[in-house]
Amino acid sequence: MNQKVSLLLAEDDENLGQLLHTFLKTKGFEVELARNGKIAFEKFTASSFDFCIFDVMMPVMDGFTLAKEIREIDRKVPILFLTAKAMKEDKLEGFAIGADDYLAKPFSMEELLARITAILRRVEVKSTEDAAHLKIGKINYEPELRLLHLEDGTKKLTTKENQLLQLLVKNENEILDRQATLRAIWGDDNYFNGRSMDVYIAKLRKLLKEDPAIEIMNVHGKGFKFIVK
Amino acid sequence: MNQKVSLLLAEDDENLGQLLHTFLKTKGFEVELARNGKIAFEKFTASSFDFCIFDVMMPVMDGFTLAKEIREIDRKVPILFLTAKAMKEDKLEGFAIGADDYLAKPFSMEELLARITAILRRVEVKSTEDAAHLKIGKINYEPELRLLHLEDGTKKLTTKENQLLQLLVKNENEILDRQATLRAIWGDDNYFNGRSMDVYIAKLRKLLKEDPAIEIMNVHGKGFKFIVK
DNA sequence: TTTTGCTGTTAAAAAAAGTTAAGCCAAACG
DNA sequence: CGTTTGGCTTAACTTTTTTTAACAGCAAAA
Repeated sequence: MNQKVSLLLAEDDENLGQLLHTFLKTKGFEVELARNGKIAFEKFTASSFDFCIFDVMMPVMDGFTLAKEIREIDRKVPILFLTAKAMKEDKLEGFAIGADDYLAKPFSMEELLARITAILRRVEVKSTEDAAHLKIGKINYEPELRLLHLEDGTKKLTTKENQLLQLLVKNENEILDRQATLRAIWGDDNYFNGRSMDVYIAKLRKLLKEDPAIEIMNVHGKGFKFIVK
Repeated sequence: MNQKVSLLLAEDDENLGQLLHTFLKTKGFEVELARNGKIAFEKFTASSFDFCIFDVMMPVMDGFTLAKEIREIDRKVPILFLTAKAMKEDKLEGFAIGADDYLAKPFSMEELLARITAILRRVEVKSTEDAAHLKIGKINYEPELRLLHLEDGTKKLTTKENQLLQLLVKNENEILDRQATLRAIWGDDNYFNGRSMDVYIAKLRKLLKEDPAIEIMNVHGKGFKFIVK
């Protein structure tokens, strides 16, 4: 994930509010806490959010009213309701307003997180496609198509060659940890896979040597470092 | 909505199964009822669905295993679990598999409907793709009728050719897992079926080579990836 | 310096996949 | 009924990709 998901949390209970705030922040969300619906609405209009969690019963402005107001200006933002009353009519009203989920208290933090994640998975499809065209030194490289455009024609990389080169390029000028790479590509960092990786490093060096500015440097006992001078 | 939403319901309890079946049909869904996970999986591979509702505890194959199998060949289809046990770990396992919702028995029909609707609102933006007419690159493809419209006439695909092409197309730009595909189409991932599948991959490549933008790429040891450049 | 453990490199072996053709079986046809 | 046909599997052979082996070189530790 390139950017933190921003989350608007409306909850009047100080204790629960703080608890949720802290929990969700440790889970990597950018959380804004509002003590009632009115404040929440103001915060929403001031800067919009990726996700909403609203308590239903709140002073000044309740969660349903808040959600209705927000739905008028944002038809899409996911809304999850929290509520003490598990009453059927309430739930249905929540969904009718356009809720994505409805969680009855008491609930576990993990379940809340799981439900947020499930909804975001659906929404977050719009995320950026990773660049199809890269340039390393003078050489053009299309990781998606596993193509390396060399002076003497285009070389179609094998699965492993491509995975390794992608990791190296992505970590340009940084040490690519040996064990971590093995686990990422080979699934296991045993001795033989390590030797296999060394063989692939040799292959890549041979392929890339047409541009002398490119170097795959070994960092003894640590890993490899991809450098373009 | 021009086309009914097709729904796969896996539930071993005859009473509840029938009840849900009837209810959902009156609500305008096209419902297929399976009495256990194995039957459900077969139905899913035979003709795919827009939405899945699985009971967790079922004989022969439970809902989680079923969902895992389906997730391997369809990363997107929404899955909602029904369960008698409201245990936390179970819920989390369900969400981890890629569930969209998790509803504990007993539940009200209206709540189920509300939750299905809430999820479909997110998904259905792109569900136009189950149109009988697809376009892959320049080539027109009608999976329902098993027709591939090529420059030199229309080719009627065989059952296996069609099943495989459908899976490839549905998972465009993603790796279609070899074992999972074999289980989905051949029912068993033994060596010989694997060789059979390779023969079909060759056939499809030959058929599709009139559009050079189309590629069925092999990912060594993993599966195949369908790409349209 | 010597030893030990990593890494570089090339070649051989093994495993996976590509391709073509032959074999088998069931449904359709005469 | 025997024959043909179409669809699928199995076989055989080839090529590609990956792993393992073998040996040489080099860096860090002893």
